[in-house]
Amino acid sequence: MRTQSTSNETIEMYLKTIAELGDGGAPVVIARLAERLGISPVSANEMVKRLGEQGLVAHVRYKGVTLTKNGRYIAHNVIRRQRLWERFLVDHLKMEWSGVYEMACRLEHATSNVLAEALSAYLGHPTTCPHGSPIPKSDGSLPLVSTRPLTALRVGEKGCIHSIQPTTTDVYAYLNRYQILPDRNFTVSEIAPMEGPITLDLPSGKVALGRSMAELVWVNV
Amino acid sequence: MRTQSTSNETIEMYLKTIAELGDGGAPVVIARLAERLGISPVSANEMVKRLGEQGLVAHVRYKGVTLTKNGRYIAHNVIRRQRLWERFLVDHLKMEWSGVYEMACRLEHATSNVLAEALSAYLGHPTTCPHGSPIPKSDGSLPLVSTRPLTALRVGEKGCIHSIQPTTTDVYAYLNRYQILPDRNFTVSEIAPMEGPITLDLPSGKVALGRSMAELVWVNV
DNA sequence: ATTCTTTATAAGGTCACCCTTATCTTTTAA
DNA sequence: TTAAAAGATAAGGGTGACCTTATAAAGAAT
Ligand SMILES: [Mn+2]
Ligand SMILES: [Mn+2]
Ligand SMILES: [Mn+2]
Ligand SMILES: [Mn+2]
Repeated sequence: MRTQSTSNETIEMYLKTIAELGDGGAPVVIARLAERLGISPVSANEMVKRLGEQGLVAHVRYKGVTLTKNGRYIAHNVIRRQRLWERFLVDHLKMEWSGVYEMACRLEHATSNVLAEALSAYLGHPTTCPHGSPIPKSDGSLPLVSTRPLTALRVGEKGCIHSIQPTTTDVYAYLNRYQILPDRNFTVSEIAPMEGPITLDLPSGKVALGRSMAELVWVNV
Repeated sequence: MRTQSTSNETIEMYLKTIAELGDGGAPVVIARLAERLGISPVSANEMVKRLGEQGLVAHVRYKGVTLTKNGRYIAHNVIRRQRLWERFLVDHLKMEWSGVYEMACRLEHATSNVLAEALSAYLGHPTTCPHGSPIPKSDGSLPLVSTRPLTALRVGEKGCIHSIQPTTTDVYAYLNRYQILPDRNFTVSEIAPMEGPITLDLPSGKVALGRSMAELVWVNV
């Protein structure tokens, strides 16, 4: 009989992903979760059931999965570790901004509490990750930022990029290439009809973003 | 049908352990391997078979397992990553010397080549870990150090501690408490009969070590 | 040479986590 | 209001990595 505990990494990735997709506690439909994790909806469904039995999530049919208090605590700790590592990788190791999410996504599961705290201290207790997102505190609290996706703006509005939501390395690389980065100011210069691209006026020039990519860019007006 | 590849962590730990136990390429009997990994010999046997099919190890009945060229390359890279992380944890994060082996043993599997090289550069390309062992180069080469276990010395001999072989946190903590650390000079002041303890004369005082612990302490005379 | 010990392996399981296909159930949009 | 789309789940599988309990084979010690 197998005596080892169930894989931490799997559980942590499910919880973190639920937290990321249901920002602020909105229910996440299993299909979205499966999509993001790159597994079949059936498998995700099974796993959600297991997580439910462990008291980490609650699932309401056709509404979605939400984190329990306990589940959210774990999720936020994972996010904390990831974002601390991202800071280290970017600030100290000078690694590619576009690649650190994935790298930190591996390190986050191999990081104990003691290590996370030492790392945080080493970094000077940073409050945001290189993508602009807040770093949860060690008690699991995460400040709710009031910011909107780029898709919510109208032509002519000026704003400042707050953060880039979690995505894949190639998307990060694209955004980086066109300097769509936290703290950059911009003006919305055009919004094409038929769900067409949104054109931004940045110091570095004009850039057109498709709607789904624009959804990842959170801004302050 | 499951499409994912077999867990990297498991493979890496098997290969690393074989490298550690069969220092310099000596065959490692499956029972020893199982013991160190904390699993049953039967399970280790099955896994060795799988590793053999993947061309990473060769097993000769009743003689032991050896790493293939490919297997050794992976093992040395894992060891490299672990020892680099150990340096970071001790030198930068100021973590407990006795605990870093275990911490780094988790990080080592979550570390890509790119990350390892960046880390090495950040640390100034160190050549030894905090336990005194050499750090393999990125090409997988590992200098064969000519040093002996403490158990090979005779009463009255003077020496210098070269390194502490991989062991558990509690053993590291014990050695640390009595200042049995790399680069410390000592004299063998007594060797009790009947496989009894070996007493060392250190700057910090006299310490008695059991034979199995003394086996872990490698020294230069 | 025989016995004891060590090592290896065959046989039969368990469990987590993934898969596909088929069948509901609910929501949504025409 | 009804059909289509989206979401959930039942049924049946697979694999890796572990387990225990035998049994076989080799090496060591008497
Ligand atoms: Mn991750
Ligand atoms: Mn980030
Ligand atoms: Mn390890
Ligand atoms: Mn070390």
